[in-house]
Amino acid sequence: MDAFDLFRKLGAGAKFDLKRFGQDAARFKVNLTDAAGDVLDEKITSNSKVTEEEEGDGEEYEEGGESEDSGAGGKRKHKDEERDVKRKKKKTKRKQTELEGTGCGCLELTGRFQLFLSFPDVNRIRSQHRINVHGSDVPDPVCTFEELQSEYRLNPRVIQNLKDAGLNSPTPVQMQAIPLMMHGRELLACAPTGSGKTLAFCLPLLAHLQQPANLGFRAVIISPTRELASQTYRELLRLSEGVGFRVHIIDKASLAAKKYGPQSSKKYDILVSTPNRLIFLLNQDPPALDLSSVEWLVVDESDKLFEGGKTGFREQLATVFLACSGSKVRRAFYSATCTSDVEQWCRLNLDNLVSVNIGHRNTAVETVEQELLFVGTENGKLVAMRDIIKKGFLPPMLVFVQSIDRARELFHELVYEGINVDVIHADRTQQQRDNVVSSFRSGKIWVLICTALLARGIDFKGVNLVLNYDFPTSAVEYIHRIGRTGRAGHQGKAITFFTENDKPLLRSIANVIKQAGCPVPDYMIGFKKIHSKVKRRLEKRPPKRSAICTTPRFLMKKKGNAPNRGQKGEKQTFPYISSHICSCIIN
DNA sequence: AAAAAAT
Repeated sequence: MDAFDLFRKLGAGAKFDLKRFGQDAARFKVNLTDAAGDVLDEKITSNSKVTEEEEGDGEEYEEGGESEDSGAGGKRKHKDEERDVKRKKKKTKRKQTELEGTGCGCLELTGRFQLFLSFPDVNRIRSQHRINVHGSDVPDPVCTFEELQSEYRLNPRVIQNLKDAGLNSPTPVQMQAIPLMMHGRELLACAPTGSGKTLAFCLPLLAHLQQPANLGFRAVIISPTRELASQTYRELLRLSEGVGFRVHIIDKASLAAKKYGPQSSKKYDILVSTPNRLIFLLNQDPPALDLSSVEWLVVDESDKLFEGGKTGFREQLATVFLACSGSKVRRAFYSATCTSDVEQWCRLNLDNLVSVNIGHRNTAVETVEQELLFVGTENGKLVAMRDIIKKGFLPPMLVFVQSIDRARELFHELVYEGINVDVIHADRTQQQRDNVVSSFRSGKIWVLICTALLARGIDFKGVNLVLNYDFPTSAVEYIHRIGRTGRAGHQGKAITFFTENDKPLLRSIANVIKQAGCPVPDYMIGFKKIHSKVKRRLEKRPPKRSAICTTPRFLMKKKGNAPNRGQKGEKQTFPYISSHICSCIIN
């Protein structure tokens, strides 16, 4: 069974099974042995803390996640003893599993690290920045961008471009992931929202490619949405300004078919795209895209792109992997959240994998002030939303809903409020989507209603408020949504509406909030843990919600005709907006 | 069966 077969098997929804995939597991063990052997020659970075700090796949968001840095410690004092004991037990158990299993073969070698002079320093730097690495022969983190020039021959013009953009020193994920990629190491990097992941893979790509060359695409970046692809593309353009790299994004696959054909594709260096467009081009006869010279394949938002199911991304990703047929191809996976699925796959299929984790996995950033707001019923949401608008808020604000229909409905309710509001979802045209994003970036839109389309990766500068109008369908989705604010160390705020229907997922999200240091009512944490089967069902079928509408039925006779906004009509149309205070709000 | 993803 080769790696691709395995990928297909996993893609079909099969769970990892040591017996079935014994061959691959055996191969993996060989890798491990090699890794352990190398320890003697080179410095190595894992230590016992790594195991203790790892929070597994974060499935339940149950654990307190005690931080070692004192700054965060103060916020996490609401520990009850019982839970503490429970967690310690869990940790011990996990530690044993790790040692017995294939998790890390180097824990017992800690003593040898002392032979290397630089080790204490490197270790201090890593713990200072909450960098946890797992793997063998891990290069030292870099502390300045200048080191990238001196040690990794990054074009000085790129560093100048960084400085011009106001970026003066690398973030933790950049400190560790960049040298790793420069050493050609395949990696799985997990770092919080807004912590500089894009730059963490773009810089090493530019340094690795060195010069523009007519060899065809040598680096490919895959994103789950066009908006994210286009943002990454623009970031790359800005970084490589004056260096001459040919960066490309596939904007229209039909046009691209001509542009990137076998003869002409040699003119490009880096490709950014969503996966299905690549598939479309690869499936042309003859193929309109050649990925055989790809040396780096970056999978951004990797857990999203690993989503299976009939129409999931996983199969598409597999096809792209297969198309990158060159012998030199290296792969890097980045995301703010990581599922055990992705990790298992990476452990089995990537060459001598290194995992980089910044802080605790699958946690929300502490720079977002998070609040849960009970609004009673569906109608309560609209009332509370209008209340927020009426009380005054600092735009820009992002409002997340669960479906395209609900995005449309909410837009129609708010479009007459006298605020600049717009809506974005996958059913709008690309032109509309592009216009909305650029208007929101430039401040012309104050309130943007959106679906999961904008939940991941998108970097709007200075979003002051994220409002979860509809409860997120999972803790992971919650983390990504609220990660649109509080980016790059800035302060942000997130409010999440919930009703009686949202009770099943309340506990896991309350735990995320508590772990990020925000207060949460005790009773929520006390809720019963939901069964993972129920949780999966909720992700696929969120609670049914009644339509977003406050217009009395008698005013809705004319279909498609918006309620009159006239002075007299306004009172009739929205008779209870301005004075009504949501009595249900308890928080 | 949310949303996303080719024309």
